[in-house]
Amino acid sequence: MSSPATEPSATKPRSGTQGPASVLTPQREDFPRWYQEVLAKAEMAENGPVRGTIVIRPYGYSIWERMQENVDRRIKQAGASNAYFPLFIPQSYLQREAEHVEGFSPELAVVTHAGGDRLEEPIVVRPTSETVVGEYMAKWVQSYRDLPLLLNQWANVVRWELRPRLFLRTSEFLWQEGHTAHGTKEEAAAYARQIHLDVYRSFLTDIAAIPVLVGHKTPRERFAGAINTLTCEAMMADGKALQIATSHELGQNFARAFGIDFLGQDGQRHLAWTTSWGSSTRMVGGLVMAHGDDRGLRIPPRLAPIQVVVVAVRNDQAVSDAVEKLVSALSQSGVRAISDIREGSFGRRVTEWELKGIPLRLEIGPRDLGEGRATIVRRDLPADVAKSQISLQEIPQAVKGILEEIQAALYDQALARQLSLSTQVDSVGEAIQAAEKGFAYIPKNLVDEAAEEEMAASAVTVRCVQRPDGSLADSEDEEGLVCVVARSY
RNA sequence: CGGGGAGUGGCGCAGCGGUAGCGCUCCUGCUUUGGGAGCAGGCGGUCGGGGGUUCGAAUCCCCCCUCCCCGACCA
Repeated sequence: MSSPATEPSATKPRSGTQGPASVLTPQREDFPRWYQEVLAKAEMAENGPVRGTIVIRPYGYSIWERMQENVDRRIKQAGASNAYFPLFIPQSYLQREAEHVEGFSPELAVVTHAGGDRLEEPIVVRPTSETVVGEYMAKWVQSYRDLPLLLNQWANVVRWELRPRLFLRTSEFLWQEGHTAHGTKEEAAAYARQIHLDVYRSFLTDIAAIPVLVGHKTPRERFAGAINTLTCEAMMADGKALQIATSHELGQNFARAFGIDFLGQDGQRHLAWTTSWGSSTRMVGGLVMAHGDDRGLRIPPRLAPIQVVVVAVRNDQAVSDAVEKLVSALSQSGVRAISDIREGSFGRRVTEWELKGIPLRLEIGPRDLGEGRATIVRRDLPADVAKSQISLQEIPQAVKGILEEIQAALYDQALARQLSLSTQVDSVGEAIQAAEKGFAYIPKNLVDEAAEEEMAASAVTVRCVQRPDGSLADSEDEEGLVCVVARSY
């Protein structure tokens, strides 16, 4: 927060009939504050009673549900099946994989008492489920015929966070975690890659309209216990990076620790190769920070729980009837539309829909009605150019096309920003400098462990390693790769 | 855990020895409704907790708790 002298007029509505009232602290002024305010005012989420916990409100949850639905469908298309494993994990399981425990122990919540007594063996509240799943995979995998074993679960996990932020880092969060076992290293690697590209990248770009960088993590940034980690990184409106989804090759580390082995066609026992991959409610935070502007959220139409709101400008019977008629026509053509015929000032209601980021707003008042038209307002455009008129008859067929234009516009705007805040550099010092504003691209051969250390001292990290053309390398060891370096959430 | 702040109605704040106030929100009524409406009335707080000083504590002192910001870890 700033000094107490300059106090917030930010929450105070401005009167007058022109210019967008500033309902939020402008992003450029104080981005973290903008983020908190927009989540509160758009009724997305708030803090829970225990530090680091989150209460996801119905509107926020409806966005998460849309994400879940789409990601879940893609996961199933990739051949995995949903299952459910327990929240409570024996502490000894975690300890079986050395790097895994080491990585997670600082953030574990451990149950030491239950049923009124001290427990013989402490129980860990799952921070992730590789260990329990490994235990059961070992049981279920006997023969090469049992492979690949492709599992996914939707669950909550707990990682005790020192510096929580709504959606981005909370001590408890919701996610999807996939766990698979394969007969060969190549097959495991290919599957992790498939999930990464066909589920995560394609969901993020095609549905969430968030341009993402895909690449490998450096050993330093890898998942605890993995031999390779793939990441989707996106740039937020303030130029910082957010890791939105990751996919891991676990090699045979967990197979060895949990005895996941199988009898091959050759009659010999072989250790399986496993993968894991996840995406979480962090995506909601990423969506907010990638698309939001000074007037509030902007939800891309393909994802939006509400694509169109039809607002009655006046509380008037003829107008209300026209609004409802239009909403049902839209609904029938497969558009997610709602009406707003509430009492209360027009300005207030409109502001609420803008805060919530509804992609398209139709306004009908007596004047419009008299001329057989409606006012149409796009949320992706600046306020002064967002409005136009459209005849009532045209609306149902026109809307779908406009929604697709908005979808594309949001992606394009996010991509344009990412490109404008990205810099090619050829020294670590320049990379640190450039990361103040956005992403720095630096040849990988200039980034050794000492360089990573140096960058870390300035709160800058290698977000991912990729080919110069942005494509995903076959391996982290490929020649000529570049590191994308940035500050991150 | 180190370094800085702050805890007063739902939210944001003022008050800093004399018994709690403002703005927004909320409720009621009327007038309104084309970008967060106006007027009138009203609900709501044992001032984070505990101890102490004092005739008297939100205000001063001590202890504790919590939250926020900046650093080391993370989807």
